[in-house]
Amino acid sequence: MNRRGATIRQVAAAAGVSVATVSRAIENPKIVAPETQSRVQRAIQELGYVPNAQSQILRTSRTRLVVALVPDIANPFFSEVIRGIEQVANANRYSVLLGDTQYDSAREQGYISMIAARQADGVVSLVPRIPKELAQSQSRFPFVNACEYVPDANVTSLYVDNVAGAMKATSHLITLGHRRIAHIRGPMTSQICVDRQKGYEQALRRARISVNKSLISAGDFTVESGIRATGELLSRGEELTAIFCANDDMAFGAMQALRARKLDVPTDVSVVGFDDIRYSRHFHPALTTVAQPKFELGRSAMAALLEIFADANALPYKRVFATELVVRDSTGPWREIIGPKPVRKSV
Amino acid sequence: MNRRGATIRQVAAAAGVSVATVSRAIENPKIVAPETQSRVQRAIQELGYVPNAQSQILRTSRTRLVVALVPDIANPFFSEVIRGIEQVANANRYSVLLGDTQYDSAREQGYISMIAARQADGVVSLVPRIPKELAQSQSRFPFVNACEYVPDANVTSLYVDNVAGAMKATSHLITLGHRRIAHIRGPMTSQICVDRQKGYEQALRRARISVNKSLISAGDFTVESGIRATGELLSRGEELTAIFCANDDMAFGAMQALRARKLDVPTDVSVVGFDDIRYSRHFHPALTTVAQPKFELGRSAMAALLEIFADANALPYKRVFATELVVRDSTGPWREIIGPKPVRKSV
DNA sequence: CTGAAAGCGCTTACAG
DNA sequence: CTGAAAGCGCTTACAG
Repeated sequence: MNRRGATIRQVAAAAGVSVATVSRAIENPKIVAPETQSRVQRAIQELGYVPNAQSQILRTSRTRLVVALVPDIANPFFSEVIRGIEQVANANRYSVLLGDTQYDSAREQGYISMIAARQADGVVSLVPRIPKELAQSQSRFPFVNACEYVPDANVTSLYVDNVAGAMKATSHLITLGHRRIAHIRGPMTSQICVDRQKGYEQALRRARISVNKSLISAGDFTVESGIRATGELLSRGEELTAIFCANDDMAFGAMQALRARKLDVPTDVSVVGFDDIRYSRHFHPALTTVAQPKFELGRSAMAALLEIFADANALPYKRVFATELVVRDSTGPWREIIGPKPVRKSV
Repeated sequence: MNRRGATIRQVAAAAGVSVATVSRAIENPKIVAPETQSRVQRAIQELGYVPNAQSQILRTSRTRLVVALVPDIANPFFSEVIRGIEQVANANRYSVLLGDTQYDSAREQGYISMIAARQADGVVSLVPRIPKELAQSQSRFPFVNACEYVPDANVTSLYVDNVAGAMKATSHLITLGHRRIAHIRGPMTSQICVDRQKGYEQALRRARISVNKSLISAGDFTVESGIRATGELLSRGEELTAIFCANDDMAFGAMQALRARKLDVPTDVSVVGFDDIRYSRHFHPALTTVAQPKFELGRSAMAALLEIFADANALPYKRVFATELVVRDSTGPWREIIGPKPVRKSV
């Protein structure tokens, strides 16, 4: 039964009052007589009473629990966003339940169903997909999308201007004199990757450099995929002097693959990432990348969810944050090559 | 009230049976007549009924929620352990609530109190401290310590043989010919750091190299602290040709600090880490480190918690896993120096 | 300021 | 195989 802890009934008996009075003494101390209050407090102390949250929830139907849906908990990018979420959640007496979906929709669904079972009040999703439940208006629940977004979905979403961020990265390379700039993109199921590629192409066109599809290769956000994509790029025989990667992990992979082929970064090839995770500044060479306001994104997302809790009819909105290009050591000027071109068919 | 979803009562009415029958049809289908079963199922479908988890919990007093106490969610080492925890939790229909304590005991206490409020069934703690509640036998709750442990605590703990791991790392350096081996240790509030330092000293003594306290510097597990500690070490004017760091992040910091002083790794100084987080193989140079079975540690810890759920009187035990030295590119043979010693007072 | 009572939505002996 | 009823531990109108 109730192995640990006393119940409100026992406290009431010990204090010689009704359970109603105990409940009031805890929730709304001002409305009980001071003398009663102290009797109740003493009983609480003696019995080590802690209210059973489940019972409170059942009565009030608020779990004070929020689920954070994260595609990959092992990516430090998300850790920082989560920290932001936790900070404002805790400040508002909410706890966050972390769901690592590993980009798998079944695991995603498992966590979403906790909402249906009323085990959590709402969700902050960092995943590029909207749960189907949100489509049916009768089963709507408090939901906020952060970092990722779905273009036509009518849900509050907070993310960065990915097109502009990618343009900054690419323009930086162009300014350095690069013309043959490759792109390692992320999965196209993620709108932000579509946007980043768009920004890349836009910057190229603006500089009157034609977009060459052979200079674009696909990854899936992992370091390993960055290694593979770079290998592909090089084996296609296209010359390239710079690579813009859709995230930092893939940029690490690109640098590793380049190094394995005795190509120096940035002397032979410049590399730019996206996200600015905490290892980027420590890598060698330190990575030039497009920084997202990770912590702030998390904070704002949780704040948005809180707003929805406060007003279920609040209108969904999109909030777009700016990025910042952080120039470090992985990018350098394009240099006139004496002798062989930096990268050729048979590297 | 109950904005979303139907209640068991509505399902019962729709199916023309009692709520008891609906409950049975869901929990234990075999004991209801097939025809009744299908009527109930149809009603459930039509109403989109999902049982209210809170009510079930209140009745059964099992939340099917477990809290994982993590000191620093942004450290990829923990991400992998968490993955292991989540995997076996989910396989057993448990969800995990992630508590990022940031090495802060107040935040730790906040999550522990969820247990007292019966909002979770137990905790897997990755933190080097035992909650005070566990001392008082009356308020004991299911608790497992993983990765870290407290020597005299009578709680089930799963961790790696840190002394042996540190000895492997240090002996590896000794075998390469190094004699002046420094150590960057972690916080002494963590027993595993005490153990790692012990292993370092033991390996030294075994090789008849005396332990020199000036070759030991303190960090706090962060990359930044690794940079600082290395700076200190170098400014002390002690010669050194290798550094064993108590974790990978500090090793990254050490490499960065060395590089900033134009010291090559491993030509001038060899560096070894501990943990083998997923970035270690991708760093340049790839880090030699002591690998922990992170995923397995998480899996086993959750399994241990499940055992405690099954039998509250199960006896606590300690389970120690082996480590594996992974030799990569950050360590190399000590070389006879022509001219100046590798590191001198005034570098 | 306080108490008796209803009820949140389930599960589960107890009868039949 | 099924139903009526108690009860998990709270909160909160409703009276007084």
